Amino acid sequence: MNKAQITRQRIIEQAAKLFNRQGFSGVSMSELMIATGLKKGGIYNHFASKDELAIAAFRYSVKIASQRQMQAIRGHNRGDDRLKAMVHAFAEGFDQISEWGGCPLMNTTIDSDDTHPELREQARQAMSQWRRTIEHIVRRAIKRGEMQTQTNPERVATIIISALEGALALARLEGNPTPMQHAQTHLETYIDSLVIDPA
Amino acid sequence: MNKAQITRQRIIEQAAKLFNRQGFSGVSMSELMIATGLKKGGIYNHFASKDELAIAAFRYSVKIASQRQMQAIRGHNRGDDRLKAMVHAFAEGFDQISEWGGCPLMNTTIDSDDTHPELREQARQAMSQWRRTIEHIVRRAIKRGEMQTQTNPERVATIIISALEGALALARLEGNPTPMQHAQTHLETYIDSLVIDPA
DNA sequence: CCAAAAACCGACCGCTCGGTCTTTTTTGAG
DNA sequence: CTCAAAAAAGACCGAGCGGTCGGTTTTTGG
Repeated sequence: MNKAQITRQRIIEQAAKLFNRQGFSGVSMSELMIATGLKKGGIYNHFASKDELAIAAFRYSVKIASQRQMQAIRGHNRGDDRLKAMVHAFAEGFDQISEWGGCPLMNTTIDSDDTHPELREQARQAMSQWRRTIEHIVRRAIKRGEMQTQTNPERVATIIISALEGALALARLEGNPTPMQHAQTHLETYIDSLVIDPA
Repeated sequence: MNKAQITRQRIIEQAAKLFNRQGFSGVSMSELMIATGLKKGGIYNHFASKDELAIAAFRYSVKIASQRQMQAIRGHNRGDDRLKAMVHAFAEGFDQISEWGGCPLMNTTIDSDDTHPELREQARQAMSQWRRTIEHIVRRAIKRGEMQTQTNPERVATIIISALEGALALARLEGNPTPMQHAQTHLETYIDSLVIDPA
């Protein structure tokens, strides 16, 4: 990794935090200059525009979050265990996510909705990826006879993502992790209800 | 209602839409001028600052949403019916909410989180109000013997709000109401699970 | 070691921002 | 109809915006 790549990475990391916290239009180049310790020319040497930087920063955020999720799933074999591990990891990470300024996916979804088509498209793709991961776990579990055949993978993905993201927003607003815990417990019960009893 | 009040109301209504769609820092005074058909002096004659206008606009949005909810509940007596009616109204209103730019509560929660303490506090209060409405319905249902005594009102409120808000965000991002329908069905099942069987 | 290339600086650009203030127009009670 | 008060207009302000660019420093590979 040469100097340029290191610097570029530093810019992205700092920018990711700022954009996640304050939204695209809520971050100014001067704030980015302070956060990165670079002057304007230094930043624009690596990125053609504020938009380009914001997109790179979002992609980075998603990559980090995605890796977290994948690591949580690893080591679990049964579909229900994987889903629970995913839910657990999300709920467990509340403090870190909160410090980061919330879930980048949700924040960018809301922030870019009617203002920044390019960023919105990135959010759409990232959300779709998460959804597909869950759907894949469910479909595999059905094939393996772990879950009921009438289980709807898309619905399961929707329920899990919605509850987690909604609860995170609530928890952050109230400054209190309880909503996250409630969502976790609820989702665990829900996931259990999809499992075929060995009895 | 004299001229001033009518004008003030028009400003609030137009501003509410803009702020909801684009967030506080995403809306400029010039956009507000175009939307309201007034010049700067006209707007500042009614509001001391952009902040003050944003808060008035948010309050208005919440009032509208709240009235919608209350109207949906009216006419239902049993706690579970009231909760279902609330969920139904939210899911049913997807098109209108979407046209409006999403749920003001969620949007403001995310938008103001690390940037606008005053707006954030307004969101906190509005969310607390919604939560208390649900909790009250649940507590009343428990007292009346409609719901199981071990039902946790706060948890029920969290689950319902989280799922609805999360699903709305998903549905809007994907441009597709299906997530809302999934959430509705799921919540109806969940609410049913709280009810004491007459059997 | 050294020159070319890359990284970085910082003054500068046109423009828009939120906000102020004086002037003009509209309103509505007497 | 009068006229003072309220509402709206619009010129104006300093600050900060995102972005550019020529010059300087640092890094890099032969």
